[in-house]
Amino acid sequence: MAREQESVGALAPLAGYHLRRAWSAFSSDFSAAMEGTGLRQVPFAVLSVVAANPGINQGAVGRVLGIKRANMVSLINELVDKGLVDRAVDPNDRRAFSLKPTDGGTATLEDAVARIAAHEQRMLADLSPQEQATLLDLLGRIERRAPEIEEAA
Amino acid sequence: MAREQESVGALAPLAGYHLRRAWSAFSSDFSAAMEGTGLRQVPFAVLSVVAANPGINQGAVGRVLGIKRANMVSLINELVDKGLVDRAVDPNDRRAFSLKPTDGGTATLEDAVARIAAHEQRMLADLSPQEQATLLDLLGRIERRAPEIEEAA
DNA sequence: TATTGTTATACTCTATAACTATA
DNA sequence: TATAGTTATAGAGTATAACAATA
Repeated sequence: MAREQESVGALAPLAGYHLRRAWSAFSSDFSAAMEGTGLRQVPFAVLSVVAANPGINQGAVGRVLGIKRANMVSLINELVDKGLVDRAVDPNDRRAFSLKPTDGGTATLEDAVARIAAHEQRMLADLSPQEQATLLDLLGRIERRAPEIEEAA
Repeated sequence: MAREQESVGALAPLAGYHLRRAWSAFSSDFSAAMEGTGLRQVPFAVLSVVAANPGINQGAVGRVLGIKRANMVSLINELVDKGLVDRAVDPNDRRAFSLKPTDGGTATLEDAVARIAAHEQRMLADLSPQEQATLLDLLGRIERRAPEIEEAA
């Protein structure tokens, strides 16, 4: 007897539901792609932002990525402990740390970017380049509706 | 002095990154939309699947939604305790529970669906109906690349 | 032997509140 | 008074392993 196909009911037409499922699929394959590097999703994102903005401080990284200050602490500690990020007191503002990638961090980022390029190709294999561009455009227009991060007054 | 705009670096062209940010924006607004109902994202999804497939059991709900058996237990307990789902031993298979929505569960689901419709309209306000359909199509084609759930042998 | 549901447990991610040191 | 970073902590969400009852 053939397996009956269950319906997802009210979820079927919801963009939010499909966004979640698509993201979840990406997420699993991302982890597989990064296996052995010791870099997870969020630390990779932090390293990307630090590399693109040398001298940036923790709070700014958090605001760019939607991560709270309190949660940045252990993320940066982790990257510093792994020798991927250099943390130094900012001479212009001694409360803040100035962050920049180490040489090892730059190399690790390059390796990660190559792995992730392959991962993205896998996940988007059914979409034409035109459709991939459309997807980025549509997602970008949704993202802009996100609330700003950080403790509101 | 104008605030310098930080770059996200290597993240900028990644569909996975934008998927995550878009989902995150949806997620926050979903929580706000459901405020006061006591229904969160995953329990709502479970209730939707139970309502669409009366008599379904826990394991099947989990497989449809990508939730592990072990994690279904407290989800179903929660919905039963709230009086939204009815759980009875399946007479055809006494290992399994047959799940169906209570009258209260059906009413709660209807209320939730209305709130979520408004939430989706908010989040997709910048997209034409045509673009919304395109988004669902593209996400659906990504979702299909997700691995099947449950303890692989 | 396989499957349904269960318990116990652990790890990641995210959230809040209160603190310090500098500005 | 506001901001950068910190600590402690709590709640979701998700993962594994081992077990009982039933198929």
